[in-house]
Amino acid sequence: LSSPSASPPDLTLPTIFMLTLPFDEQSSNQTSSPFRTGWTSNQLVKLIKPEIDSVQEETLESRREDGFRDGDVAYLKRRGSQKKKLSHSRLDRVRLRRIEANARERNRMHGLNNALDSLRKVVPCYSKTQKLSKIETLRLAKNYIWALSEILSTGKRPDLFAFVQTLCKGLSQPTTNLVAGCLQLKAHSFISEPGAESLSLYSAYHHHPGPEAVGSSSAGISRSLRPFGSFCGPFEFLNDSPSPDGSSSLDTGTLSPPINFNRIFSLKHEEPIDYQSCHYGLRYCSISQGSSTDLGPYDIQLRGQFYQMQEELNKPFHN
DNA sequence: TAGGCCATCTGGTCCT
DNA sequence: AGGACCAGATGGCCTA
Repeated sequence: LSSPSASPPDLTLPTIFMLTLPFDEQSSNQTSSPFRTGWTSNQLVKLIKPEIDSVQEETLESRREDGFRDGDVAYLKRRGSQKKKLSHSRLDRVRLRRIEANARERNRMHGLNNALDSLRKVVPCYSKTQKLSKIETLRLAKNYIWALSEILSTGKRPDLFAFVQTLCKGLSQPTTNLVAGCLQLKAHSFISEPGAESLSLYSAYHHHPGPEAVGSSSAGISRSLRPFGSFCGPFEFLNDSPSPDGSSSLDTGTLSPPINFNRIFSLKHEEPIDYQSCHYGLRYCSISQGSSTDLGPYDIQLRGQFYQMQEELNKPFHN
């Protein structure tokens, strides 16, 4: 193709390549380059194949004129090709649609990845250099939501160790180590008790006797490893509420947060809250004055405490 | 070198 | 007809 002597097919390749590249990455993104191996070995051949077919078509057509009849292998082959030839313009349209569909699919996946990047930034342990994998990001996000919901449900300062344990449920060992590592960066600011041992979260989580034991055994392990003594513990009720990993993984889980919106926001309200005002989740709930769904002072205070706690908990991770 | 992760292509299905 | 979504296939890159 790069040979100067090679005559370009009717469909100019540069045009096709430009179509297949994301609009904003047409010249810079190496991974989207049409010259990656997949393209040269597969797509390019496929793009050119119709041209080859066209040449074969002409050859077979001339052979037919030379006396090939129905039933001849060559003619059958020709008939097959003829079917394509009959819809040659349609074939071109199909090819073009396929190329456009590929571009759309690529953009769609880019959008999905962008959303995933956004998610990475709001879960603990965000790092530009060491990105969490997609699946680990989703798992961590699930655990994070669950853990924060637990905090909301109790309104108590959480046990940090249990908090991190909850975050690490179902995560791979490297990610667990990463989370623990993030924690230990500033562990001294949280672990006030002298002589606190290094966290062995993975072993704490991945060697306990199974999901059904999350309530008892896991919490037991948690207690046995806990460096905080009897310091508060919203996660104490791991004993009587399903853990984020009660289903063992994101893939199979039917997990829902441990409490619902009503329980969170109806402390002073008998009426359900306006869900629309929480369209983007807790972080983005607007507290609009004068609305019929105004939160009472207690709610605001609780929420303020929650944000404060959340901020504090996230410090070691986001740093 | 095997395995994990990822990007991309592709064909099928569903919906508008 | 065409777009969105999905899952399988494929190959590249990276790391233990």
